[in-house]
Amino acid sequence: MQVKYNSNVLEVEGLTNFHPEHIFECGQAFRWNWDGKGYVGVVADKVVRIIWDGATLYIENATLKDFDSFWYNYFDLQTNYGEIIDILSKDPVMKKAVKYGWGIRILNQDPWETLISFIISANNGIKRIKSIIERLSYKFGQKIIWQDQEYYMFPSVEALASATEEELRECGCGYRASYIQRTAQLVKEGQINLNDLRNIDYAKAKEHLLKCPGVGPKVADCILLFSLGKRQAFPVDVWIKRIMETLYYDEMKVFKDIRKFAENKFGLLAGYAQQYLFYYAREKKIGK
DNA sequence: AAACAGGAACCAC
DNA sequence: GTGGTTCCTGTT
Repeated sequence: MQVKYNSNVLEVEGLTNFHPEHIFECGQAFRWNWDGKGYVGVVADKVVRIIWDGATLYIENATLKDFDSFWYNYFDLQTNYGEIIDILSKDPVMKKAVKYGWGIRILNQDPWETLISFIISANNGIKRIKSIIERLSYKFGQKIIWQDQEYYMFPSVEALASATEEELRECGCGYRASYIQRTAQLVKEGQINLNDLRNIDYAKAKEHLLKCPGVGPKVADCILLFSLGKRQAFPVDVWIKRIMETLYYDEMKVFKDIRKFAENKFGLLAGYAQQYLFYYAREKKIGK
């Protein structure tokens, strides 16, 4: 891998198993949008555009320092996906899913943003999740100007903790408004320390997350997988349930059984397997 | 325009 | 601990 810098654009060459469309469209992140040239996203306090021409990754509006301190980890570039794919592909079903979703990477996102985003995701589709997050950011986040356009950062803990339920409902959160408000309050008061969760094991970290209103087993697994580096997490939603029933067993009655099955079959790689399966299920509209 | 989609909370048992 | 019902809003 080779990294160059040219007038506020990073150029990264020599990446393998990297495909932005599959990375951004597999349900793990909600603030990346295709604008005709590339994927534009608000990440932390920056707006960047990601362009991929098949050989070089361009990150517009980033420096070499940003790459080392942030983007390298964000795109999970330290992880050898070739090795993971080889192991998963021993399973014939996974072999198909991996082939289909090649280039997926599990992003290492901000735990706070991920926590709130996946509380919103409960009982919701991706399109609506995205629009709610945009409205929240517009209303409670800081404005950023980039290339003469306005963008809004994801709201801070303080901003959402002091928001009223009514204001949150106005953003389309529905009954999740009180969950968001109360969870923000817990984080603000330090009753849950998100950054500490990185350093404790999967099961313990999950226990902590489950104390947040609006966080159940599936949402907790998403937060663990997408922002806390717990790659054994296997979030089970209806899509995963459908595809597992279609591809593996006809009768997996309850979500818990599916999680168990994945734990046994994929072990510490369960989270990677989940992403390939999710993408495969959505694109193939399995069970619909 | 009624039905549907989508996880967690909550209340029985 | 399991099973059934309810919560909200955009889409069909």
